[in-house]
Amino acid sequence: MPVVAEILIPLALDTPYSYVAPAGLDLAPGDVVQVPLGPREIVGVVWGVTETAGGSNLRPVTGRLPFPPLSDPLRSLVDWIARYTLAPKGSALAMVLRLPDEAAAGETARVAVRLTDKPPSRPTPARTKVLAAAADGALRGKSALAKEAGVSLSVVDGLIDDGVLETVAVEPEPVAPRPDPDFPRAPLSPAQAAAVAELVAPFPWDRPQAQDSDDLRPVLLEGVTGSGKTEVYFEAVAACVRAGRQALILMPEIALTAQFLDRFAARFGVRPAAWHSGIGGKRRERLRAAVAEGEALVVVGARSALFLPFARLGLIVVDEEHETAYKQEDGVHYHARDMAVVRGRLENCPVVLTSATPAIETRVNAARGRYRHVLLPERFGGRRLPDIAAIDMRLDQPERGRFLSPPLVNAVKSTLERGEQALLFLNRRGYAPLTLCRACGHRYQCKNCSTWLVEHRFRRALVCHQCGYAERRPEACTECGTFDNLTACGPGVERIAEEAAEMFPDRRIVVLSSDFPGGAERLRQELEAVAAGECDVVIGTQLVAKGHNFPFLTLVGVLDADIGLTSGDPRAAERTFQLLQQVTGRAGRGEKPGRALVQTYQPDHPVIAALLSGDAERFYAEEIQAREAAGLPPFGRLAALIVSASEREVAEAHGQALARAAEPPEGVMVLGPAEAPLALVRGRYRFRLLVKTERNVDLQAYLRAWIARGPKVRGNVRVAIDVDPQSFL
DNA sequence: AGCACGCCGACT
DNA sequence: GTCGGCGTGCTC
Repeated sequence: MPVVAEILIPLALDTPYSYVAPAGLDLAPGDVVQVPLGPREIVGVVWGVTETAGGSNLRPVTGRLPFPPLSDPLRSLVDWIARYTLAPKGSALAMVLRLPDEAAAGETARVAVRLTDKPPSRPTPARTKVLAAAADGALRGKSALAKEAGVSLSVVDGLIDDGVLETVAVEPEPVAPRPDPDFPRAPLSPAQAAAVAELVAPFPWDRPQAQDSDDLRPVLLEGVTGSGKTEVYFEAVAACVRAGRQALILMPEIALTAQFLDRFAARFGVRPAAWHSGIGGKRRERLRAAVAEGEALVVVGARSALFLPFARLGLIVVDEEHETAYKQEDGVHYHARDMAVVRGRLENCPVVLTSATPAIETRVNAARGRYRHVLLPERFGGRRLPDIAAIDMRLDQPERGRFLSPPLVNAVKSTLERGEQALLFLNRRGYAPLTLCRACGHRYQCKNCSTWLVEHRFRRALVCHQCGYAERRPEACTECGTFDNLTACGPGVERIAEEAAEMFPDRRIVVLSSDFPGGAERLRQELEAVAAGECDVVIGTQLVAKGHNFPFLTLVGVLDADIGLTSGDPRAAERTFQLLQQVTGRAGRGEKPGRALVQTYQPDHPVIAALLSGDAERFYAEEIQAREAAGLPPFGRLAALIVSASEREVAEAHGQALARAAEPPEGVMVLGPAEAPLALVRGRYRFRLLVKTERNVDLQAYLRAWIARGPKVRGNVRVAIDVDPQSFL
């Protein structure tokens, strides 16, 4: 009887397609195959195999491809994610597969050279330098040799043509050197050692049949900034590697720094294999293969690393688990931290979530015993957390048109006089968040989105922070024509830099924000320079709150702690608390103790009060209570239907029609589209219809039914579903 | 995701 | 009269 294979194809298709297996080709679920689809050939994965009498009308599978088959847990993950996120199964598969993209691109043949016996036919000064550098006869890369000799590559090439140097093909640099779990390391503090013991003891790597055991619960490893969480989970990684299993460390892309890779190298002797959006081409494929063969023992990666085909996954660490960067907001909408927990369950391996400021839902999971909770309550090395004090802006007003209050200015002054570093934190890029005309009151607004345009004085432009739309800052008001009468309202980091330059002349001041001139690479260099102490006053947005460690920083001034508290986002309080706790925690991580001053108009606000008292417990308890009362996550559930189209009118019309079709049942509330501001995202207009449900409502089923009732979704209009992080286990 | 088919405006 | 723009639908 003919064998029919169900093949899942990595396109936006929800069901596998059926093909016949040609005689002599044994197919099993997970096999990577090539199949015809319409006029072309495409890669797919066998999702099921049946023997039937029929199937003669089906097209045959072209053949099996030489890739390791997708494991059972990985296929289950695809099914699970598709079901949970309501994405087509094929789209979920695409995240796992992303096969030979442009495998040939980025392929740089590595060629080493060494001296032959032949003298150069025409010696030149540049050639002599190269010969001197290569005199020891060792193998060197072409560009390394050129650099060492201080000449350009063409000189080396010329010597190769001349026969003075010979080329030797070298093995490409290994993608995944073996970390040594027993590499000599700095001793742990007693608190760290205790946390390691508590963390690792229940992990059942040597008891592979310990299924469903309590020991496989995810663990929340919570410790204040500077408590040394990283060293603690490194020990879990070491134990995992010793047990012969692979470990995955997930981090927000921004935190994946050279500083971190070096810290890993200090513990394990080599840098870990790193997986992020920047790694491409051949190297990407080699690393994927090394992971699939179980050779790459430790991978550190951004969220997409979660879909790598590990052969023997033994541990997943999610660093900074509260980070919003773990949430993917286009294509398949998912939260990598939660999918890590799911993958851990499917792979039967432990998952460690670490944070100094855990997300509420993670706290709740820990409090209810779904997750284990390991605490690291003190800073490492006897260092103290910074003292935090408020500056009540109603009492200590800055001068007119200024934003730094006198007590903060004085604190910065004395910090600088002691030769220490100060950070002024303001979570607002640009010069001023609003521009208006003094004559007619016109406010400059984005023509695509419902947001004000932000003035960027350095670029002489008004910019939308939603969609990136920018226009030249006009000389005369575009509404009433009055010349030179526009006024900047409120501060951004650029404006603070201007003020700081006046207050602290002769000091080295740097502004760090995601739109740093010169791009991400220059920004990275600048961050390292700050860490090395090559700057006195740092003015930064939230980007300085994470990632880099600044050992000379002893004072953090928070300029407008109240930003974000009024945003209407149900997570505003939580987000603000996390951000402020992280940024104030930057102070005093080096030799000298630190302190933080927080400018606020509402010192009694629960978030600010909790920050000042250091009583995170109380904040979480109150916030959890408030959410329970409001039926918000993690007690109810929150999701959004995201409607998008390339034309504004189309998106709006479709969204309205969908909103009318909502018919929410008991326990479900649909908000919007009035509450859902329109935004232009990557060339498409989109808005969100927020859905709030009570506990125990089957959100997925409701959303499916809603979409089915609504207007037919046609090509240009797309509906995506964004199910928020939940305590779903 | 591609690719074809079909319906509308603007060119030799 | 045809060329070609994109919106729409289909691929086992």
